[in-house]
Amino acid sequence: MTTSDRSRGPRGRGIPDATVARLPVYLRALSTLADDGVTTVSSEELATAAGVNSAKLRKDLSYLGSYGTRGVGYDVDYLVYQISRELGLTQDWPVVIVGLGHLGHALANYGGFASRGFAIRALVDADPDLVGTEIAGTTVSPLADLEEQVRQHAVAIGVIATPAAVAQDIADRLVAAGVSSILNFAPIVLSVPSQVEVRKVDMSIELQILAFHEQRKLAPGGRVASELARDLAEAIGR
Amino acid sequence: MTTSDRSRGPRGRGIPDATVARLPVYLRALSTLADDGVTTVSSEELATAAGVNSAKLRKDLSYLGSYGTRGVGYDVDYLVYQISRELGLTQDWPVVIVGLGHLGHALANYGGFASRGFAIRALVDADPDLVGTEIAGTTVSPLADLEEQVRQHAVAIGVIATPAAVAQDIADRLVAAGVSSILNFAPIVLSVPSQVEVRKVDMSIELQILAFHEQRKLAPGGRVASELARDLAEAIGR
DNA sequence: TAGATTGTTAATCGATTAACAATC
DNA sequence: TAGATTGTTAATCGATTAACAATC
Repeated sequence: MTTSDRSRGPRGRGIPDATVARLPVYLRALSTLADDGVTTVSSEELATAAGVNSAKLRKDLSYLGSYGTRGVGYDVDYLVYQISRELGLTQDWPVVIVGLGHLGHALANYGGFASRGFAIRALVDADPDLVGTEIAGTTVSPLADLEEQVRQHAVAIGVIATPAAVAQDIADRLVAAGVSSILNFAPIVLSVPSQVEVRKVDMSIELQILAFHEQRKLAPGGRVASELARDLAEAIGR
Repeated sequence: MTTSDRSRGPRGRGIPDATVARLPVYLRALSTLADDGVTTVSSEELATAAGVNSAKLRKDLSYLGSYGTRGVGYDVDYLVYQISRELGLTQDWPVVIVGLGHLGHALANYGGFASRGFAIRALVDADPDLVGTEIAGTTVSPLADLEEQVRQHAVAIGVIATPAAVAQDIADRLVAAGVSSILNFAPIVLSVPSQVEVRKVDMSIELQILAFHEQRKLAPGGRVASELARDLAEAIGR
């Protein structure tokens, strides 16, 4: 992971990476509750909605401060605000999407971004047929204008939805233009300076992890034939 | 995480979740090396290509067995085979994709699936205009045929690329029809029986994690104004 | 043999969890 | 006050890492 450590601030405060990764999940569950008119929620209820256990939820929230009331629970709106503030979602983050194939299209049209403080300010693609067209209200710029678009809109977060072959080049250009966070959908390991944060979304990897567990389910005792064979080989001294 | 523990097999063997999640990354790096004609690789080289350190790589590989040669390194093809086998990629996994908006389209057309032993056998969508059309060589079936498609093709892995509002219903139907692994792109926490494995891909969550780190970079010493204010409030006794 | 590199050990670090005192 | 629920402690568990003996 390319994430910073937690030794920040006085008294060693700082939020663990595992906690940061769960805050958006809590935020979504809280938003749903708020939409349903719920004003107060217990750690038990919120944990269930978020798919974690309540001890973990309370520990996670304790890193942000003491925002609950003993015997009562948490005020939904107040907690939404505190988590949003901690995640930096009370300000707008200008985003550029590079690559507008089906995936880029899906990202550009995804409503979940705008509602969370992410503003898609620029779309960039290499295909002349796409340049000039409008996607979700934004005109597609040519690849040559990448740096200009980043600077003009003060883009901090770049999304790479290009083929793998050009992803590293795009990353280099994004970083050179001033982008310091990258969300990478291309199936390659990007090389970037250490101060640049990269997160990867890789559907193929997720499927392979599922296949591993799926395979385990097939054999009796959760063990596959190949594994039994290896044990046997070892038992007889290889 | 909805993953199984590692107490499998004799002598407590079993591969840690963190290792399983990295095996596909190693596999991809090895495939690239193989394509470049490289036949042998050291843990140091492979680790660099995969974006991890070599100690972690060697520890990870040691869970599979002793497939390297001291003083020499690892045979690329042999390691590709061993990792593929461990991940269950030496067999074909029939997949159904439910929901064929831009994202579903992107998934259906993604070449990275087929090349890794995943065979998209069925496409399902609720939109009558899409039903009957062909995407990446497969005809789209109506939602009503979901169960029939799953059974007919012996689908083990279901991909949900629908709007959040219907995702839980789709998950229920997939499970009832016999699917035991789900890759969920809808932004909700799915509720499924414990024997069903669910993995989630959530772009909005990834962006929010980036925003958190981005925000930290803005303030001097990595601390944002709101945090400084809280420290101050605590220092003076709240 | 000398040099190189694996596989494993052991120490450290970070995350999870149960339990319960604090307190509304 | 009595009941409920938080925030925190401490134990446990799992993951990472450096170091090096084993061995090609």
